Amino acid sequence: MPRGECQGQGWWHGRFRGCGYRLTIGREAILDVLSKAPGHLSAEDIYIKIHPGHPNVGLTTVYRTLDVLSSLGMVSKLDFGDGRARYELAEGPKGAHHHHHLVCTDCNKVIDYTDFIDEEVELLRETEKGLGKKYNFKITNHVIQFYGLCDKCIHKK
Amino acid sequence: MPRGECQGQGWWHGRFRGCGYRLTIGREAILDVLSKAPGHLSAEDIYIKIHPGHPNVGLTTVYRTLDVLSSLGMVSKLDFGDGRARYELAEGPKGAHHHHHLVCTDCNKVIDYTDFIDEEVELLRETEKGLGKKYNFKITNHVIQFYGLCDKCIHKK
DNA sequence: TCACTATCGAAAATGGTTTCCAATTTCAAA
DNA sequence: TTTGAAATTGGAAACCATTTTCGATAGTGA
Ligand SMILES: [Zn+2]
Ligand SMILES: [Zn+2]
Ligand SMILES: [Zn+2]
Ligand SMILES: [Zn+2]
Repeated sequence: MPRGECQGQGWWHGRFRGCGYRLTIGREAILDVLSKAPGHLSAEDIYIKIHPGHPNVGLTTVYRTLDVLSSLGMVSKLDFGDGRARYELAEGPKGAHHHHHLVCTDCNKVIDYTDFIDEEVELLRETEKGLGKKYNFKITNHVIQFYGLCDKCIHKK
Repeated sequence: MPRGECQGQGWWHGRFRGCGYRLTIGREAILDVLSKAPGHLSAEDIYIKIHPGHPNVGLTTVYRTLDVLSSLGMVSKLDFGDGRARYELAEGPKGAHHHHHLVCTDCNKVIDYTDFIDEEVELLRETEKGLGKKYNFKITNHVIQFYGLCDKCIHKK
């Protein structure tokens, strides 16, 4: 099967092999960290977490693997605007852990929230419906992030 | 008046002076470009646009000025995840240039859409209000992106 | 075994942004 | 005017996350 045309369902081993990729030690370690560590990890975060147990996995491999995982739709690459990308396991909009982000532009604190208010749910539903129809898109996912000042940072200065 | 404590209303000259900043030629040129050029400009875009008329305004000054403008709330710093920040005059979510993204995960086509129906704007406003209250956030910006398959890619395979 | 890839890590390169610094400009007070 | 502290400047250098390069290694199927 040619690369890049594998967007189907499945999990780790099968998902990799079926797409022509090999599930190597390093890649497995990276997936392991992503699945266990909470929150949003940078490439370097992952590298540092892996290093004690796998000192021969380089930062380059972390970047490359995250790229592959991202293209397979297994991880989401997030951008909180602080100049370094964060990664988290993707579970899709209907997955149990789907959440949106609230990011403080001052201290970079990130809040994951899952308890969407009615307006937000309706906003998503209506927008997806309208956009899908207008642009002939089959919408499968979304990223929603609000930026602003957190509790503490509002009262600074 | 000490710096950094001026978030009040006003426009260019008064706004600057009142905050202890000086409205210099370079700064005025930058504001001028921002107010005339459509869309989102990178620091370098601005530098290049200004250079013919103001060859003595350096890229560093552009960055510094954008920083000041940003801290005064006069421009929004946007992050589209391509590694370079974009800037636009702050006009709030209702501003003329604000848009969201519709991204095809198969061919990477990106549609900028700005045609929010009033209802969507309203729901977004309500959502921001609700989130702001719930998490004590002062929300100033947002990134909303929908992913899916475009017209052509739906019918492939 | 034998090619053919995929994958690897280290080092170097990249490129947007920030920092540093010495020179210049501004502007209110003297 | 004159003056001096503070603000501002441009260019160079530094910074730093990420990407590219490259030669070596390991898995794969025949
Ligand atoms: Zn969602
Ligand atoms: Zn904060
Ligand atoms: Zn998250
Ligand atoms: Zn918007």
